[in-house]
Amino acid sequence: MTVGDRRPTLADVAAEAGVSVALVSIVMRDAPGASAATRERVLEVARRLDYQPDNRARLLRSGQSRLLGVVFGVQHPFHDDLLTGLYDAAERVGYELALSAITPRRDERAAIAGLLQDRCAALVLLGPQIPSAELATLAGRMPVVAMMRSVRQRQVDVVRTDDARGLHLAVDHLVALGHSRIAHVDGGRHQPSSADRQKGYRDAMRRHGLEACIRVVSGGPGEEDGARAARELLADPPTAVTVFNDLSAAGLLDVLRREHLSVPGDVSVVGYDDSTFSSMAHIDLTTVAQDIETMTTLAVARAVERIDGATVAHREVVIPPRLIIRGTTGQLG
Amino acid sequence: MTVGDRRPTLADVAAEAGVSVALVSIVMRDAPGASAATRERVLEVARRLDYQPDNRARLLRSGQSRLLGVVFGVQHPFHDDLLTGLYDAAERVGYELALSAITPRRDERAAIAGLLQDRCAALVLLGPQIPSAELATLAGRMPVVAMMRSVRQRQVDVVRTDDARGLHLAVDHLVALGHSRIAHVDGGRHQPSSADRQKGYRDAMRRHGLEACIRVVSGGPGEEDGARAARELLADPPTAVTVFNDLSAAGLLDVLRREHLSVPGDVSVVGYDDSTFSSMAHIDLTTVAQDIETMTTLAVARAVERIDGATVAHREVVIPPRLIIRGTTGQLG
DNA sequence: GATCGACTCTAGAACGTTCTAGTTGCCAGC
DNA sequence: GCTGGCAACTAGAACGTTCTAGAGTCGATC
Repeated sequence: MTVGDRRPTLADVAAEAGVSVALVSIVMRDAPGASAATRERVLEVARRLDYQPDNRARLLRSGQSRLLGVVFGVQHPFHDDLLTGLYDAAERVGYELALSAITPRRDERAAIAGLLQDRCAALVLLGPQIPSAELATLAGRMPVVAMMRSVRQRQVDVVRTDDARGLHLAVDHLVALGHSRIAHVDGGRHQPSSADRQKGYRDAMRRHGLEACIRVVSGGPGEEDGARAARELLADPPTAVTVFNDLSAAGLLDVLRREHLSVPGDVSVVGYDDSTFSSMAHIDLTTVAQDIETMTTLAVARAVERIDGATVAHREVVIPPRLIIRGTTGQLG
Repeated sequence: MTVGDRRPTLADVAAEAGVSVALVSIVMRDAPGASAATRERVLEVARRLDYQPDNRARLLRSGQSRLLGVVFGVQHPFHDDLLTGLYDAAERVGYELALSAITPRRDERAAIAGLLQDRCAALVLLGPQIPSAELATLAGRMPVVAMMRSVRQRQVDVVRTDDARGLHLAVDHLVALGHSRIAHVDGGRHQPSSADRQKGYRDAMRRHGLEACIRVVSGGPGEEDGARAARELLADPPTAVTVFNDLSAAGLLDVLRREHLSVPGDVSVVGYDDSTFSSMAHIDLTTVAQDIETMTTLAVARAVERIDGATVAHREVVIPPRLIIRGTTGQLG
C-alpha cells in the first residue's frame, strides 16, 4: 500500500482519509482540535500507509528543535554511562538527543560542527578538551553545558563532580585504615580534572597533618601511564596510592602484582571513575564514583532552562562523589 | 553582527550581499553558476554574519539525505571501534552519520524509531537483536545493513566476520601447541553469533579428529558467565578453553587464577573480539580479532549502493578474522 | 429567531533550503 | 544588425511539516 516509491506524507494520509492535511497534522501531534471519530480514522489510515512523520520538516517549521546535541568520546566507558543517563533525562523533559562522536580521526571541533548544522537547541559536551575561549564563543551562539570540566568563562554552564572532594574521600578512607605514606599518581596536563584531583589529594594530606608524606608521581590517563608510575614508586613503595583514574590504576596494579607486592596487603590502591571494568573480579578496585544520574539530570535541566531563556542563578553545579570500597584497600600492616 | 535574535539564513546573507537567495545557495554549495568575484563577496558576508546552513531545510528540499543511521549499544567497547570505522568510511563517500544508542532503558526498537523520523537514507545496525522478521519489514522500507550477525531474510544486507572461521583459528592454534582436551564456553541463546562460534569450535575439533574431546559449557556474554563456566570446568579441567568473548574469558581467567591454576601453564585460554581491555597487561588475552576497517568500509559501501539503487550481487559479506596471540596460550605440558 | 460559544475542520502562509525555468547582458559569427 | 550561445544571475515553486485565521455546524441562551 505504498504511494509510488516515496514514503507517505501527511498529504497522502489526508487524501486517503478524506480530510485536510492540517487535520492529520493535528491528529499526529495528538493536539486538541479533532473529534474522537476522525482521530481514530486518521490514525488507522496512517497505520495502514505506514506513515512516519518527517522530523526535518517538523523541526524546520516549528522553529524550536527540542533537540539536544551531545558530544561524546568513543572508548570512554564513562561517557557511555553518561549517555545512558542523558537519554533518560532528555526523555523525561520531552527532548531528543543528537549524538556526535569524537574518534581518533574526528576531533572535537568536527563533532561540534556536525551538530551545529542540525540546529540543536543546546550543546552538552562531555569532558571537552577545546580551549575555554572557544567554548565561550560557542556559548555566545547557543546554550552550552560542559560536563566533567570546569570552565572559567561565564557564558558556559558547568556540571561536574567535586573532584577535590573525591580525593578527600579517598585519602580519608586510607588514613582511617592506618595509612600515612600515601602517594598520588597524577593524570597529566591534558586531562581537565587532573589538577583538581591532585589539589584534593594535597589538601586532604595536609588536613591530616601528613604534609611531609605528600608524594605526587606524574602519570596520565592510560594503563601504560599507571604502569610507568608504579615502576617509579617501586624504588620506595608507599603503603597506599591514589590514582588519577581507574585505567591508570589497573596498569599500576598489574606492575605491583608482578613484582609480588600484595594488594592490599603491602599496598592499597584507590582509582577514580568506577569504570565498568573496575568491578571486574580481577581488578575489584576501590574507586571514587561520580553520581551519573544527578549529573545528567542537572545537565539536561540546565540546558533546557537556557533554551527557555530562564536566567540561571549559578552557572556551575558541583556534585559530590562517593567512595566505592572494594578489594584493593585494606588495613595497614 | 547578528540579525535580530535568530540565526542568520540565506536570505540574510543575500540581503547583506545584495544578491538573490538562489545565488547564495549556489555559492554555499560550491555549485557552478557564480562568478569568482561574487563568490568571494558572498563568502565574506557569510563569514561575517557567521552563517551556518540549516541541514534540516537543506535535506528536506533536496530529498536525498546523505545520512546513514547507525544503531549501536552503549557499553560495547567493540561498537565504539566500529563507530570509529564507520565515521571514516562515511566521510570518504560524502555521507554523514546519525547515531542512536541502545541503553539499558532504551531498547533497539526505540533507537531505530528515532532514526526513522530523521529520514536516514539507510540503516546500519550493530549486532541487532530484534527478530529477523522485523529486520525484514524494516528492510522493505529502506536499505538495512546488519553487522556482526547473520540474517536469513534476503532483503537485509549483512556484513559480518566469519565467526566459525575465528574458532577454527583458535582451535588450530591450540592444537598446534599440543592441546587436545579443548573445551568451549558458549555465549548463550541471546547472542546472535553464539551458534556460529560454537559450530566453528565443533567443526574444528572434528577436523582434528578430536570429536571425542568436544566439550561445550554453557556460558554467556558477561564476566560472571565466564566465571560460572570456569567453576563448572574446575571439576575436570581441560588443558585449553575457547571462550565466546573476551569479557567472559576475563571472568574465567580470574576464577582459574584464584584456584591457583596457572595460565597458560595449566590452562590456555582464547577469547574473542580483541576488546580494548584484552590487551591490558593484567589480562594479556590471546583472542580473535575482527577486521574493523574492512567491515565498516564494506557496510557503508553496501548501504550506499542500495541507496543508489544498485542491484547487489551477494547480500552477505563475510570477512575473515585473525588470531591475536598474546600471553594466555602456551605449549602444552 | 438572532447571537453566542464550542467544537470540528480547512485554506493558505510560513520555515530555510534547493531546483527549475527563466531573464538579463555580452560577445562572436554571419 | 540580427541571431545564437554562454555566463551570471533571479523569481518563484517546491519539500513536508506546523501555525494562524477563519469557516462551518450545532445546540444553548437571550
